[in-house]
Amino acid sequence: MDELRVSEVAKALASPVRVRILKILEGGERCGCELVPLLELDPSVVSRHLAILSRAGLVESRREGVRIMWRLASPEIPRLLHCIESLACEKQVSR
Amino acid sequence: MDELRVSEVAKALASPVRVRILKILEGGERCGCELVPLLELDPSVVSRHLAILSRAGLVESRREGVRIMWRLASPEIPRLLHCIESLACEKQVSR
DNA sequence: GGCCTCCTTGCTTTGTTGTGCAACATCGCA
DNA sequence: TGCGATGTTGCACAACAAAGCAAGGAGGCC
Repeated sequence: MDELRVSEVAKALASPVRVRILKILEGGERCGCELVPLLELDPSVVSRHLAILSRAGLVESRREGVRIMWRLASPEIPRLLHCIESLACEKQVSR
Repeated sequence: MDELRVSEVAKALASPVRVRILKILEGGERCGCELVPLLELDPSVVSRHLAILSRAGLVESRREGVRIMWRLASPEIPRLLHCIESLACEKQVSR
């Protein structure tokens, strides 16, 4: 019954942009306006990706004046990414 | 650069049906014709889901007569699923 | 060979996702 | 109060993904 919840977290990870955001946040808290130039995307797009990560429970935010600071929602996340990554490399597929 | 590979594995996990298939395969090898009634889906649909999991390197198959037997491609997969699952529950979101 | 079972592939339909632009809300500052 | 910086949301469009049906390939058995 919680295949659904698993798949929803996976959906949040199913975009290279969002994975990249998580990796950036591994390096510590960042505000949206720092992410925009790093990702080279429209602010609205970045905002939407962050909203998706947030709904999935992978990131959290706090306001600091005009800016909104984003951080990983759990210290487990780097481990999870690494876990997927090593699986992805181990099973590198020739398509 | 391997945000892409991570996101591709995540894409494979981004469907409840495919997560369910992986969980079934945790219990051991199964052939497609066993999965069809368990999943209550058209054989063609099951076949496609298996192909996606296979391309992502999450499952492997071998032919046994008419049947094709499917198994998890790595013993790490149950751990990965559990990892996502606990994160998903920990961060249960009220939407 | 003919036939059955199992599986895959092509096609179509339907729904979801990602993107950019424009408009708007929020906050801080002068 | 007005303005600039930062984020979010509505809309439109393109791209992609999931499903079922129909047709076809592959293996085993008579």
